[in-house]
Amino acid sequence: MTDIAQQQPTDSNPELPTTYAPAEVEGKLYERWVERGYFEADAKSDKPPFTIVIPPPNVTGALHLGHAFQVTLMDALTRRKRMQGYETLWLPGMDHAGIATQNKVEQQLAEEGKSRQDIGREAFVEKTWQWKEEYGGRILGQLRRLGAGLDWSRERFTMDEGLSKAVQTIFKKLYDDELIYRAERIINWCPRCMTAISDIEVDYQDDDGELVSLKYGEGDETLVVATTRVETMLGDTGIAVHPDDERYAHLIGKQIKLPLTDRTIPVVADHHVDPEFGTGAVKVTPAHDPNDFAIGQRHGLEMITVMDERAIITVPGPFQGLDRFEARSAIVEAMRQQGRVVAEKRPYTHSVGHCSRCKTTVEPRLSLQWWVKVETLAKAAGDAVREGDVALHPKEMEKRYFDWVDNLNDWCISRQLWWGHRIPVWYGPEGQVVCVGPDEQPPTGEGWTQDEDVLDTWFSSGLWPFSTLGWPEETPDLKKFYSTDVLLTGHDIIFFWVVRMMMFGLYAMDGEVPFKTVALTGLVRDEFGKKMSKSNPNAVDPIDWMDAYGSDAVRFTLANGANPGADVPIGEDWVKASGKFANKIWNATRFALMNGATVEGELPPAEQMSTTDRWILSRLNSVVTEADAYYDDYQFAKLADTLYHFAWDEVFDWYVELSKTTFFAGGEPAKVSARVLGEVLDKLLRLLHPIVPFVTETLWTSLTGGESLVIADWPLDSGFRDTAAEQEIVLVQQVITEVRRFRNDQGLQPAQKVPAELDLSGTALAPHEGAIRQVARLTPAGEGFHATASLPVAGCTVALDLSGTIDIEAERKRLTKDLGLAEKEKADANKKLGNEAFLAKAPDNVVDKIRARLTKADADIERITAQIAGLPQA
RNA sequence: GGGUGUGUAGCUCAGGGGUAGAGCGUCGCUCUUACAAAGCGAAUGUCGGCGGUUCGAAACCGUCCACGCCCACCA
Repeated sequence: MTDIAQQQPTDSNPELPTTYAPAEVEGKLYERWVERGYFEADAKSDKPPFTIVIPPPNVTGALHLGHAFQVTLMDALTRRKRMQGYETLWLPGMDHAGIATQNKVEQQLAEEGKSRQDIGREAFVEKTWQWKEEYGGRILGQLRRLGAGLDWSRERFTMDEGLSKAVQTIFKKLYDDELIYRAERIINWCPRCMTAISDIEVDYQDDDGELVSLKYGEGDETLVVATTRVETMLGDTGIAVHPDDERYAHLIGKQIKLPLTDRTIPVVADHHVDPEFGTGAVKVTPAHDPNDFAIGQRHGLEMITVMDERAIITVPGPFQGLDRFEARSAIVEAMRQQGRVVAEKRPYTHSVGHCSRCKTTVEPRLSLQWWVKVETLAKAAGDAVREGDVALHPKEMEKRYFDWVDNLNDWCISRQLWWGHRIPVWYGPEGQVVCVGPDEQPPTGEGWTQDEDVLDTWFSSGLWPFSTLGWPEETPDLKKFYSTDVLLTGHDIIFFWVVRMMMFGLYAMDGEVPFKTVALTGLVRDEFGKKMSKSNPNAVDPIDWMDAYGSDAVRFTLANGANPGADVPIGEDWVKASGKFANKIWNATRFALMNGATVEGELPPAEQMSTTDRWILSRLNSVVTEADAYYDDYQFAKLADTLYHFAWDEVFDWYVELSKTTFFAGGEPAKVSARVLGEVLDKLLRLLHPIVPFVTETLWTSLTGGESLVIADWPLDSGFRDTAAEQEIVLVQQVITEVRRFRNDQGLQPAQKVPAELDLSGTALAPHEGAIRQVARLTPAGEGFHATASLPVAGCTVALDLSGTIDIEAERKRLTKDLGLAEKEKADANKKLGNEAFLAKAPDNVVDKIRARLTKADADIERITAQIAGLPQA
């Protein structure tokens, strides 16, 4: 009784508090686990490895319920594997989250009225490290609070020394293999973040815009183009029409005057143009639109950049210095004065790209950037899944994965930011370009400078499964724990992260996959199915709920909602309910301990056990096997549901209630049952521990005196089954339920004891008479017993003496209703059995079932008729 | 536009060709030898609509409706 004994004693029990107080035990337990080194993996161990690397949370802020959700599931997986005897490594760490973190720090600076340029690169990076320390620390605290069994001795950060070396190593390798190159292309540019961003960092949303029709050209050679982005016309270098469009056939190849400028631009024919849309003529701005860029390349058009990095017009003239949106209206006005606006602006909803980090409208821009050539890498990433080296759960996600890897564009990896891994490339005074490996000295001398840019944050995240284990060094960790076993993450970052890890992992580790299984989770939603996000008012700090109801309650609720790949709804009431479950386990174990439940000694032979004992053991073993299958299949919702119902319904409600007479009578049978109850609780707590580690640890150490559940063995199905006992207990439950129902119908108080005569002859229930009487609150029929009601159920008859308290009319009404149902059932069964087509086609077991229904309906009709006849006249 | 998923009790969701399920909520009774932060009992449904297959459909097929997500395009 190590733990419970330290709790506050109460009046009702000198040793155990009557309610579970999670706050008092959780923190202490976690520190003890860490101090004892339970979570530290040993690379020299002979045990088979089981590895998960945590998806590194961004150091941008605090963890939310989505993190808590994934952490819970990963913790459950690793705790179980540890109990199963694996050398388990769950590796913690955090992501520097380049652009996201930089934005946070810039916001902080902005509040002081400063910009990053004001303080300079070095000071800014220093400040960002301070941010990382503060928020990173907060995240670590939250992980501990959740009970996450992480190996803190191996904590990593994407910008620590080792990982930076890994980044440099793979950059160099890719560069040497000509899989990294520098090229000028249209990229997505965020004018607020002042950096390039990759395609998937752009969020498209429908914005209200205005479509304006403008007349280009002079004299006979005019045509009308429609555009939502008037400001880009200063950079137009062509007009495209469909090759088969007869309206414009005469203009193809001609030069057209571009208004507001002194330039003329050619009309080109391109299949990209949809003749049905707008006027069928498109202005082409190759330097400011990806499609136009493609058209421009096909036709050798000039590329004229008209805006700077802040999206300010740079073309000399009246519009110079205007912001892109100011320029839009100014140019429309100028065009109107020239009579070139042929159709006024009309509202037009179209999807517009926004920076996923700051929501600013993205400005496509011609720019010199570094790229990863993905073709071969993506092919390998696709093949690994196709060939079954990596399994996606749920499997339906594979399609989405293939769609992506099979149609991947080259990846823009340079970012014009300060927070991140600086690109290891040096430029010489003669235009030399040198990629510097991790063990090489950068070139020195006059005129050599390093590339100013940093790498996309996902570049280092993509190395996470092996960089964290020491790569590029041949470390014992890498040998022992790579490939990792499971990657558990949200389906929303398949493209950002999973694909990149696949590409880099296969490339760097000679085709060895980074993980064998990808378990994809959904998003956390509130109790009304609304998405939970930091910006929504429904966002909840998981710590609040943990404080109120315990970490176990939050964890159980999250696991209970975890259907593979599906979103998880969660509400406070549900967490509260899970807290009640923890309290229930607490009290049931408390009761068990008060009645001598133990795990000492061998389990008595089955012959010495009561039917009830054999029944619960039989059920226990079935549940062990069932739970194992659910764990293996990432079916946490079903797992939690199964354990919840087995524990609450079968063990706590039925087994404990049915066994009370045995326990209170004492003697040898009580000892046997106490041992059985100890066995059941022991295994049940082990099964539950991965999901609710704290309450189970506390109770288990009290029950068994063992050191810790964390390092205890995983329970096995002993193979013991007793179907006869299971069937018998079902009958007992039926009898008790019927008596309870009847009592309730009669308005009897639950505590009211009723004299009754039980006729259990003809059934195997005789040994359960005491238990039935105990649970159904029936006293022996004494002197002057007079049966006023008779309940036939499960082949038995229970006669009760209610001495005038019976509500005859209510009972008659109920019986009549039951009779109607039975007759309907009989008619239905008869109809089926009289149907030759049915008999010919239905399988035997189905026919047998229906015959059984008919027999039962007949018996019910007879029984109920007799019951009605037996009712006293009102 | 192309994919894809969902629709079952008041809410959140399981299930699944052979008598409709759980948790929470609701209602009733109760501090009964572990638990009132509790217990016991009860009620609750055109299984989204329509058509088809079948002896039998909530389940399978088709179609429609509603909602969601992913991808692409949007001059």
